[in-house]
Amino acid sequence: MSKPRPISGFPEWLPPQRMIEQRFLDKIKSVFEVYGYAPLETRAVEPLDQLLRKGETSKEVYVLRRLQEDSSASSPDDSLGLHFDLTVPFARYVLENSGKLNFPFRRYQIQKVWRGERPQEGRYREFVQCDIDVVDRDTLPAHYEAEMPLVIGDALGALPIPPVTIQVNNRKVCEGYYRGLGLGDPEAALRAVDKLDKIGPGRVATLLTETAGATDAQAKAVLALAEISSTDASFADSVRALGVSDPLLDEGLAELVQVVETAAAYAPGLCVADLKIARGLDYYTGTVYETQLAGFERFGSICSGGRYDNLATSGNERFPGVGISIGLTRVLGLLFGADKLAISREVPTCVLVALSDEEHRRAADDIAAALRRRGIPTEVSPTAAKYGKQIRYAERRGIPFVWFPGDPDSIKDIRSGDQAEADPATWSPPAADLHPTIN
RNA sequence: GUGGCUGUAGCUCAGCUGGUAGAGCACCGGGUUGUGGUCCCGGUGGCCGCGGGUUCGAAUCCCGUCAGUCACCCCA
Repeated sequence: MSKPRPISGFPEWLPPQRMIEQRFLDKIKSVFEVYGYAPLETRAVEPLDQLLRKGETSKEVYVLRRLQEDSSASSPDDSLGLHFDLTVPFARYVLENSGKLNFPFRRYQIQKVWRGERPQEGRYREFVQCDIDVVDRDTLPAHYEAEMPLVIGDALGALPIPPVTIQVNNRKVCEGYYRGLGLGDPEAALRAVDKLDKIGPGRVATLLTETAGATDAQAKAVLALAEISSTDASFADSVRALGVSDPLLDEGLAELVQVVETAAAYAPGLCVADLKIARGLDYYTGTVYETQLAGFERFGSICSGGRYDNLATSGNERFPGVGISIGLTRVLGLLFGADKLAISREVPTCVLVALSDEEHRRAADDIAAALRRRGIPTEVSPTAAKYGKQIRYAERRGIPFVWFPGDPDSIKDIRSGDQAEADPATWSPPAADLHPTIN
């Protein structure tokens, strides 16, 4: 049997990294809850036709089947696929449970998702998304679109990561503008504009004429819009100065102004209106969000979302929503890769109780139990090796304290070498040492 | 899914035009007979990603495959 090997795109962290991930998850969850989002988890699979209902994502969906399946029995329609995001399953869940939910419904959902795409740094086939959404019945007030960045700003701002910038745009602005321009294929135009940073205005203009059926003048006008960006409401004036008019454009501008002004009021510097942001997913109908992590811009957005008006609809029931999702695995993968995240020890243990000989293991266990009762993470030395080796056992793992049973007991801080008498019923470590700390 | 680059010890890397492997760090042991980290001495450890092929002989050449990475696609 040869040595097991990793599976491409399915990352597995070491314990220190997992501890960091768990801290992040705890923090994100608490911020989501402080905004009143309710926890939710949906199953990992959805019927394939549900997953493929929107967009051409078919080839990236992992299909589930039993090893001993009668291939003739199941049609493609009722086979199951692993969800590739949390928005589509959530829309399904809302429709299924609409009678039991109170609207507007605010929920957060932190789960793994799967996409069968070619992995590379910061891009995985299995990764964790931390998602918030608000849906309402029939109509969804636009102020929720302004709330999303605030939640994310608080959540990401509370983590020990580089600063982030949330870029916002509104599909109505682009579509209204394109319509006012008389452009043939708005979808294709959006896709072309989305590449502006990567391939530059010249090649975007070419793409626009080739794929979106734009004239040279239209391409120029589309680029003029895409190049507008501001951290305050002034982008709206810049757009109006382009002289294109359309009711949808005005509606979009008003909504985008509200998002940017709200952000500027509560989280200065967090948001920037950036009219080239398009987002690939075609179910977005209003505000769209992307997020850049300072220093890691080339790896793409770490947190994206938008407003969708038609995702959760069934018959004449309609649940428009807005949501945004943190790509936690990407954030971690990038920061781990750049050595920007470290934790003070590789185990939770704060105290190692040394063992003089196996006859005294019971006494050492008693000490450990007393410390644990007071919430101090403690383990007893695995063997009664020489004390030097026991200290080294702690040192290798970053455990800060070694407890020496005796008469009296003593506790040694192996970083400073300080050693003092201690009583397991009363001794406590400095608060900063009780649990591993990040960075 | 398409294409490019890379793959030698736990880590970072040597190994000329093919002659069955080396360094530093890490790890283990001893010096230091039960309180580590320095220093000295010694040692373990690699089917050279994996599988085929060419060859008397392959880490080295060829093909495939897996993994990492980059570009495209798309996206967290």
